[in-house]
Amino acid sequence: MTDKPSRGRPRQFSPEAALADAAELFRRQGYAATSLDDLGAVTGLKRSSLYAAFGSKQELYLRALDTHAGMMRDGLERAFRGDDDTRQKLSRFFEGAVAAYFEDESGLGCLVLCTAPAEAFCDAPVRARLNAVLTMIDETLTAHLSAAAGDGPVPPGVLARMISSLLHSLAIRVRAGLSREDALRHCAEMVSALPL
Amino acid sequence: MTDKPSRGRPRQFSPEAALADAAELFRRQGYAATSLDDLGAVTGLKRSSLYAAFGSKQELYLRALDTHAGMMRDGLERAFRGDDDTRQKLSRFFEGAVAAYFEDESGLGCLVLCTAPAEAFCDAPVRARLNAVLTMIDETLTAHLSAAAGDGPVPPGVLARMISSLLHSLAIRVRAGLSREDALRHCAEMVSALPL
DNA sequence: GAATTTTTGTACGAAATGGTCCATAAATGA
DNA sequence: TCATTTATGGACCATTTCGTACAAAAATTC
Repeated sequence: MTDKPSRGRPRQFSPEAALADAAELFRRQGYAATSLDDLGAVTGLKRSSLYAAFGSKQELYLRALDTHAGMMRDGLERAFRGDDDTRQKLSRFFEGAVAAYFEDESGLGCLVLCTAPAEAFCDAPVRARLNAVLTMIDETLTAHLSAAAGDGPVPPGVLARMISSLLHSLAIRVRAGLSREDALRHCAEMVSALPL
Repeated sequence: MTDKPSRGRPRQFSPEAALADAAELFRRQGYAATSLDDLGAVTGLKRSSLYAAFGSKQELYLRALDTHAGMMRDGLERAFRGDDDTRQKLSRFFEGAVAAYFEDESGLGCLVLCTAPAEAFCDAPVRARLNAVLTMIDETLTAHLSAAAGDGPVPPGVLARMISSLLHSLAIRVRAGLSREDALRHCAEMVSALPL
């Protein structure tokens, strides 16, 4: 992946850092409302560098989505590591989500869940990414719930989709202005009400 | 509300129809990606008429959100009319949602839930509308669940937020490409798994 | 029928859009 | 040191953006 072009002037900026900055701006403004000038300003890069590193505004956004998908997967795995109660794992998971959604003191929500849907209908690659993230969450949750036994009344797959639905909703609720405290309380109530 | 200016040339188009057309386009493309030219093309109106009838692109979008909010409220009330089982009412409600999300043969999802979040962070009026819709759904559901007795283990308010979360998620899932059949099956499974 | 009031269509304008090109600068390997 | 290779910065371009201004048209009331 990481090319090693031993010849020529090396790149003077970190593509990862630039991608992170761009992703943050996309998360705030959405895809369509973010211009290349905005992206240049926030990354400190001229359009030419930005364009050379990533192919286009759309490709940059797609890479931001992919990066975020990886972070979400990591967060899921981290929450489910350990050998405690399933409800405890879920509490950790949602607390981590709240923390991620509240970077920067104000409720931002999720790049994927809050900005990709707007573009998804007319933009097939975005739709594919969105779908990939949704199924990734569903399947990861299903795997963990199946592993942790399950004498509950609800099949793991169904339960998994219910839990991920709570996550989707949380992202939107935070985006709508729900405070961090209310979000944490809401998550606690949801976790305790879940028919595990 | 409906002014009756008895003098002067009467308006030659239906603002309601134009608003509906505009809302449909906003639902497909999102707010930022939709231009005034697009709106003019889909409504058949010149920019001038459009601008005179509604104040600006933003105001038009806000009115579309408000109209949609009313439709959602109506759908909720319609599903809960009748004296059958709560689970039956919820089935009706979600079936109505699926029908609304699948106008035009392809999964469109919800104007409010799928396009407003993208703008909500940087656009306070949009955020306020989004928040109003979310609390309207929560509170309407809470009222109906409280009325229909409740010897279940979960308080009505908590249950209501869980159910509305399923709706939020459904909108996103449809937008991501979930088929109508899978959406209906998913909803049925969610309704039957709910800890009523 | 005439005056009035409002809509309508077109044209206009300044700004911003995504994307490209090219001369310059810079760092490498030989 | 020198040639090569690449990144960089800025200019550039055609298109599109949202919003406005204005003359012509149309329908109402008196």
